[in-house]
Amino acid sequence: MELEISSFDALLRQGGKAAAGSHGVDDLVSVKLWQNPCWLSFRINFLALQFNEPIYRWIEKEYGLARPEFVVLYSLGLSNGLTASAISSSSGFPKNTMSRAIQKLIDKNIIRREIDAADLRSFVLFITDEGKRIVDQAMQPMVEREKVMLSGLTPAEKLMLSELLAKVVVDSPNWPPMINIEENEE
Amino acid sequence: MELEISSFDALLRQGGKAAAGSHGVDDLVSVKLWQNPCWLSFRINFLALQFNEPIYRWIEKEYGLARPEFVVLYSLGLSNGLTASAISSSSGFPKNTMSRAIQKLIDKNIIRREIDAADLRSFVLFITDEGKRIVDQAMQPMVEREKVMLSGLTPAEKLMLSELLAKVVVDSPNWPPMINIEENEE
DNA sequence: CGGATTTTGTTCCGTATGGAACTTGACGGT
DNA sequence: ACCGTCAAGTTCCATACGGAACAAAATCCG
Repeated sequence: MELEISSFDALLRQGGKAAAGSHGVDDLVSVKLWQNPCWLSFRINFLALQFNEPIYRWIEKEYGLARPEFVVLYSLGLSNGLTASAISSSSGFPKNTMSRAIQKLIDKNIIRREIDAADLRSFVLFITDEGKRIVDQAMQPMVEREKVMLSGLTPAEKLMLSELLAKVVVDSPNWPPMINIEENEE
Repeated sequence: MELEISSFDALLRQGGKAAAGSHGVDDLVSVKLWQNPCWLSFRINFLALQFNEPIYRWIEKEYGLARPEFVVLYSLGLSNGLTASAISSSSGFPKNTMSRAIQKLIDKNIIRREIDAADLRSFVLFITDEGKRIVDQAMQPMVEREKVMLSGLTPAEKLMLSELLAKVVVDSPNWPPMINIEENEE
């Protein structure tokens, strides 16, 4: 059943198994960790979930902001004066979703919108004081959550992980867009 | 404005910046990479998106399976004879979503359901030949996509990344569930 | 300059989603 | 053996989501 697999690929997905010992972790999670041809996507998605789920649940409860709304807010917190499409493309949310989120944030006086004199189609978005207050406050649990998630790593390992992930992200513009991996259909 | 930040935290989020040079990558992505207190979650989410979006779009188009459906199928491909709740908890999808996905897969003859004699509440799910065929086939683009995403890393770096991510996932049961980070409200 | 093309943001609309309530069966304690 | 609690799956329902079509403005180009 098991086809020929390059031994390095096998090694890759087993990475760190010996050291770990599947203690505590759910059965199926174990399988998806160690017997999974797509080790990268599972691990990435799993960790994203572990971060997002509690954080966005908390933000929703605490500030009444849904995820797309907070994404806008967070983006403006990092770089004020953005345009809707910039936020959309950097976050992966479609622009209509962003549009709605922005409307709601404006209604709530959390962000403000100004016409861009240079381009009458687009608006430039600014965070209000109230918005700034919220982001600053929400940042604490977020950073804390990351700290918890990384608590099993040594400082050197954290640094290494940070560098490796950054390297992959930076490389992303070079990836083919994967339109029709196999076009032998139709 | 910028509060005191431990220099190591700063170092962490800047990890690999020098080596990278923000070539090609979107402006806002750059900011979220290098000037972001939550470097982990951004990088993880970004990469998850880069994998999921094209892959699930392709799977939908090619097999008419929505993401939750494919998650069920994939899980059974890795470990046949699972229960709905096992899949639900390992994947993070709520159980009603899984329930619907399972129904559809049964209708399409992609999986099969048997009553668990030991526990009359739950069903045991099995993949059909048709289902097996689909997973095997869909695996190729998925693995290919991961390969592309990792193409910027050396073999040693890939191995290191695999190990580090695995280590974090394995540690996840030890994390506090984050119910009410600050309960000074109400 | 003027018409085709692209880009920005909004609106429309069908559908998937996930919270909550519910049903049924297992389990634990007295 | 019985009752309260818990776990597995399903159903209900309001809502958020995202694709597609759209209006308006910018850009491109002959």
